[in-house]
Amino acid sequence: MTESASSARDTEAVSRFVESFAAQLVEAGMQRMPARVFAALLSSDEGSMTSAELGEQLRISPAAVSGAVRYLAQTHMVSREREPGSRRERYRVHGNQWYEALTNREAVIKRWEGALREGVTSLGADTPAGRRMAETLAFFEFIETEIVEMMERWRVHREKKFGQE
Amino acid sequence: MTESASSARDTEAVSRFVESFAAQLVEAGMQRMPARVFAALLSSDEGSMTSAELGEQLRISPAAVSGAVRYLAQTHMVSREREPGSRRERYRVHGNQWYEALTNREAVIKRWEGALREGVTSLGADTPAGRRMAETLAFFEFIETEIVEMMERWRVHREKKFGQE
DNA sequence: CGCTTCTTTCAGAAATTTGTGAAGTTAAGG
DNA sequence: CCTTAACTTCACAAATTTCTGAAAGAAGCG
Repeated sequence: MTESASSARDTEAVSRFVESFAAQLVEAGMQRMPARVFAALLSSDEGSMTSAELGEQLRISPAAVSGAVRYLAQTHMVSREREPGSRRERYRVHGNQWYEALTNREAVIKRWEGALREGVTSLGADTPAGRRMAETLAFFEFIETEIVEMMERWRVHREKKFGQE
Repeated sequence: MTESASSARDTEAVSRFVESFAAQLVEAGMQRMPARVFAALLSSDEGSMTSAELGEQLRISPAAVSGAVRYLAQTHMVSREREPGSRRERYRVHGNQWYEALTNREAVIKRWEGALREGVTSLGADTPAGRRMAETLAFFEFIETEIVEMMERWRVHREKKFGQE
């Protein structure tokens, strides 16, 4: 109707999607700015944007981009790369691996297990509460190995469906 | 050393555990009060406490207990039961099933899938970004069935290890 | 080397979230 | 019915979080 080629992205629609996807991430516990930045990167065709581009699309300050990106890099959701011949930086989503990071809660699970072990001791292994903790601990240990296997199955499944890219 | 019978709970140690476990829950995204209340319930021998007991142990107002419990009940982490012959209410953790609720992110996953489907449309199924969304969507669909199967395996595993209770 | 362009850090204003006291509501038990 | 024990709701004060502008810090390029 209005725009020219079909290849021109509907900026409005894309932005709506970015915000609604970011909202999901926020609801799942991610901070707002990291969520918005991540959603923007994910919906860019190149899978990467510069700081300036992010600031413009999301209407946020360079400082906000910087903070968000630091968080995302720390959690391995995004990587930073230097644009050759420029002092610009590009932030990139690791194609298909970002959701692996999402399930890669190894460190998180380990901490839970630590807390639970401490719980079994504090409460006494022979008490009802202690037994409840022990069982929960066993659950997390179970989950831990299951997730690894699940991700292996996913990679097989994915390759079949999408090719090895 | 100090206390009498070995059955007397070390209040100090239990409280430390409650707070440290609650801190993990908070880090995982749960609000502070629900996290503390839940941790307290989980480490009680009966697996249940009254509003007054919770308020006393955690040093919080009845209003705070009320708010926390409402949240926990909504998310099926805790159930409320009326104490017969009293107008007290008891809040109870569903023994071994609370962590099932934890993985029962059915609704959450569905919402993600909805957002992603919208994304494929907004971005265009034939664009690089659209394909990235489609693949992510496939991942969530995969996860969804995997989790169900995983929990079935857990129940078998658990019964072997702890008996059917 | 110094200019210029980009990124980061930091203090603080603004917005949001959190927990409380107090008032309101419900229901048991006389 | 009235009293009273318990839970809930609500408005607000306090604490926390979030984002910005401004200044400082790097790094390419002449």
